[in-house]
This record gives sequence, structure tokens and C-alpha cells, in this order.
Amino acid sequence: MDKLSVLAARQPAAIGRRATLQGWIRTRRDSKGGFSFLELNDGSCLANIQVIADAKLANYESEVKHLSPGCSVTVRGDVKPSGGKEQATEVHAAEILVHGWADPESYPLQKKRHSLEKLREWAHLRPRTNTMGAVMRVRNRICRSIHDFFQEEGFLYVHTPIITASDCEGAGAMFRVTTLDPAAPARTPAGAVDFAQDFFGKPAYLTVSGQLEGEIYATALGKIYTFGPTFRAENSNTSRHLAEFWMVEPEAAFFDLEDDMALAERFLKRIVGDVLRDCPEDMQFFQERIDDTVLDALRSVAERDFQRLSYTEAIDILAASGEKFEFPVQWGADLQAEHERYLTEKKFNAPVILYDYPRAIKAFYMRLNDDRRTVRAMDVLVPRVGEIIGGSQREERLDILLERMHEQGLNPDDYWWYLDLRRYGTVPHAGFGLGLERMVQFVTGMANIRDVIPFPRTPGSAEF
RNA sequence: UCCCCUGUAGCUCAGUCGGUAGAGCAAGCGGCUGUUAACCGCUGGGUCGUAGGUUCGAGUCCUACCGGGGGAGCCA
Repeated sequence: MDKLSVLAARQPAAIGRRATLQGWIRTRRDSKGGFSFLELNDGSCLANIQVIADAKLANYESEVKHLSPGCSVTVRGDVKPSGGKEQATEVHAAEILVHGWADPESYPLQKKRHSLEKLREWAHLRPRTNTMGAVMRVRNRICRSIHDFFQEEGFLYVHTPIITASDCEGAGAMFRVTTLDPAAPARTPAGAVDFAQDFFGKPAYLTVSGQLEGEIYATALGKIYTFGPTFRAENSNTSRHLAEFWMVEPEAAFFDLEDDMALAERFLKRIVGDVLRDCPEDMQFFQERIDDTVLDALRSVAERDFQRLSYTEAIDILAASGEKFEFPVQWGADLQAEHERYLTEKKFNAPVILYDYPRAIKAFYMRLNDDRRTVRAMDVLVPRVGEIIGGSQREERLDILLERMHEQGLNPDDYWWYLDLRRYGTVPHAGFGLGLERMVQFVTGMANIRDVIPFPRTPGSAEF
């Protein structure tokens, strides 16, 4: 007998088939006529399949009547047209095998809405909810689009290291990786911790970005992308930050900033288009239950050109806006969240790409413009989430790169291999980083980043 | 890390001026000719986050700590 997913069994084409379905009970309703309706879910789609469990089943009184949310079952039966309005098909069970019970007195997920905050405390059970199921299916679709997009664009998937021995990536606080005994680490004669005796013979950390290593491969193989876990030890407590998250970082030789911005726009449009086409049921759920603006926001991303503005133009618009901002609008200062929000949510109500930022507020590797005041950086900002992509054209000129490193107090010796890329066959190149979870947030409308990753890691929280 | 809010039944919450704990949902039992957040009735369910303090008396007031949330900064 064929195994059918709930997704397949719900299609009218499945009518007439005798099949096996396996999954978890969501609810049981007992009918007046002496039989029961079971809602079975197996994660293949948001919806459940309705199972008709007749009283004639051998275990009807002993087991079926006691099924409750969370119980796992195998159902063998016939797919038939449903008499009810809510679904096209239903399964008339010939046999129901109970694999595991879920004591309703103690099982937390009863047939009732739970807050997302409470569900975080049950991260081992929350994938069984409609919301987390939908989030994970959309997250999966996004990940697939990421690979599809870059592969079709001719980018090579490169695995940059998770452990890095250079503390010079410059993108924020890092988690140390060590095998030294924290209670009694090896010491130098002077009393300092002796990392020469540590596993790697020097201090090591979890990566905060694969960019610098990505540049190594881009300047040999042309177009590459990385996609993997990334770690930031910042004490950030917001709905948009995680200590462990997934980042996509394309890097392309012979790309300038224009190419980079165009790539970012095509990339986001592709993801959004794929989700709208392939996840209509889940997206309808988000629209109805999570955020009733999310479908409009996605369609506008898919259909409309992104607004491109230089940093200087953005400052002018903000200064002329008449808005009362908590932080002053001033050329040379970084834009505050409230400024970005004004641009994306009020002024344009669409994604905005800002570029050519002041050199003093951006990283050393971003290419200096001829005005010598700005660098070829770009951020893609979207409504509600804010910065979703940060990127730049990289500085390929050795002398200027050295100048920028000195200006920011960095020791060129620590970057000898990065500088070699400019010493030997240097090329213009550019790239960006996309935070996967922020993209999932934007696409689903979920307000908190902790609800779009299976097991969120945040300061003080690494349960599960 | 800073500011603000919050912690009462399995879940969501109410609890007045400080006076001895309440509802809805869920659960258990019973009823109901195909139900769809099923419906109706009954029943059980509490160390009020933790530790101190004020008071004759604290869920309620004060202090500290812990957890959760929102905002800010950092960034993806």
C-alpha cells in the first residue's frame, strides 16, 4: 500500500486511492453518530487531513476515543471526497495504529493558541505548531532559492572556515575556541595565558564572517558564495540579533558596486518570487495570523525597482523630512534605526539601497571613492527588519588599503595573506552578506528573529 | 550593556483601598444523527518567579536577584 503525505492526500487527485498516512494527531472531534474525526498532520503542509475513524474499528473504544493532540499514528484507509466544506478529501480509516501517546494532562501543546514567547520555552515541541511548521517550510524554500540563484548565476559554493585564528575580521566580538583548561590555563613566564600551548598554537575564534576567505577564492575562481553559520558574541538583546545565525556571502571578481547592488536586488527578488509561487498556503497563514501587510510587502519587492540613494542624498532627504528624530541627522554619522525606518517605511515604503558611506564609519576593506570622503559601501534596508544586506566593493589598491588599515589602527602584518591578494594579480571585486534569519523574518512577517530559527542562541540562552 | 514593561491554574489573563484566590480556554467525566477554534452540563486543578523587608495581616507596598517582552546601541 502506498504511503501518502498529508499534502498528497489532500489533493483531489488522490481520491480513490488506498493509502497509508503517518503523522501526529492535532485534534479529535467525536461525532454524534458514534464515530470520530481525527485531524492528522505530518509537516508536509500546513493543513491537516481529516480522518474518519468509525466505531467499527477494533481499537475504537480502547484507543481511538482516547487520541489527543500529539499522539503519533499510522492510518491505513481510503481517500474519499469529503462531505465537509473545509477540505476536498478525507481518509476513511480501515486501521489505526497508535505509535505513541501524548498524555493530555502533561503535554503542553493542547488545542489552543500559545504565545510565541511561551513556545520558545518548548523549542523541542514548537515545530509541531502551525506557525513554526510554516516558518520552517518557508525557511527551507528560501535556502533552496539561495543555492538555485547563485548556482544559476555561475557562482561556486565555497566552504569558508567556521574556526578562524585571525581575530582581525573586524565585524564584532568573537567567541573564543580553546582546549585550555579554564580553571588552570597554561601560563607564560610573565603570567599571561599562553595560547602558544592552545590547540591551534594561537588564539582561535568562531567566525564572524567568511568574507576575507571568500575574497581569496573569488580572486581565483571568479564568482563564489558562502552559506553557513556565523557567530557574534555581542551582548545584543533585540528582535533582530542572534549570537549564532546563518549568513550568505557572495563575492565576485570584476564586480563593481553597481554590479553588486544589481546582484543583491536580483537575489532578493528571486527569493521572494520563489516563496510567493511555491508557498502560497504558508504565506496565506502569515498574512492572516501574523502580519496582514506581509503579502503586499513581498509583492512590492518582487515587482518594483529598489530605491537607490547615496548616503549623502539620504541625509538630505532626512534633513528635509520635517520629522522629529531622537538622534540628529548629520553628514558623517551613521544612520540610526529611526532614520532607516523613515526611509523604508514612510518615505518609500519599499526596499532602499543606500551607498557611498563616509569612510570614517565603514570597514577598512571598502573601496575609497575619488572624493576620498566616501567608500563604496552599500546597505539594503527593508521595511520592519531594517538592514538585511550589507556589502561593498573591496579596496583592490594595495597602497590605499594600507592607508585605510593604518587609519583604523590595524596591523598589516596580521593581514599578510589578505594583502597578498592585492600584491599579486589584484582585481576589482565586490560582495555582500545577507542574514538568512532576517530574510526569513521579512518574508514571513515574524516579529522576533528567535522564532525563525530552530534553536535560537542569544545572551544567556542556549537551551536545547 | 542602558531605559521601560512584565512574572497569579497546563495556557491566556482578572484580582479594587493591603483583609485569606477568580474567569475563559485546555484537561477528566457525561450528553449530543458529519464535525471544522465543534457544542451543552458537571468535576478536578494554585508554595501568586525567588529571597528578604514593612505590617496585626502582602498576590497587592519596598529592596535585591532570576526569567520573559518592548525599545536603544552593535550589526546580518
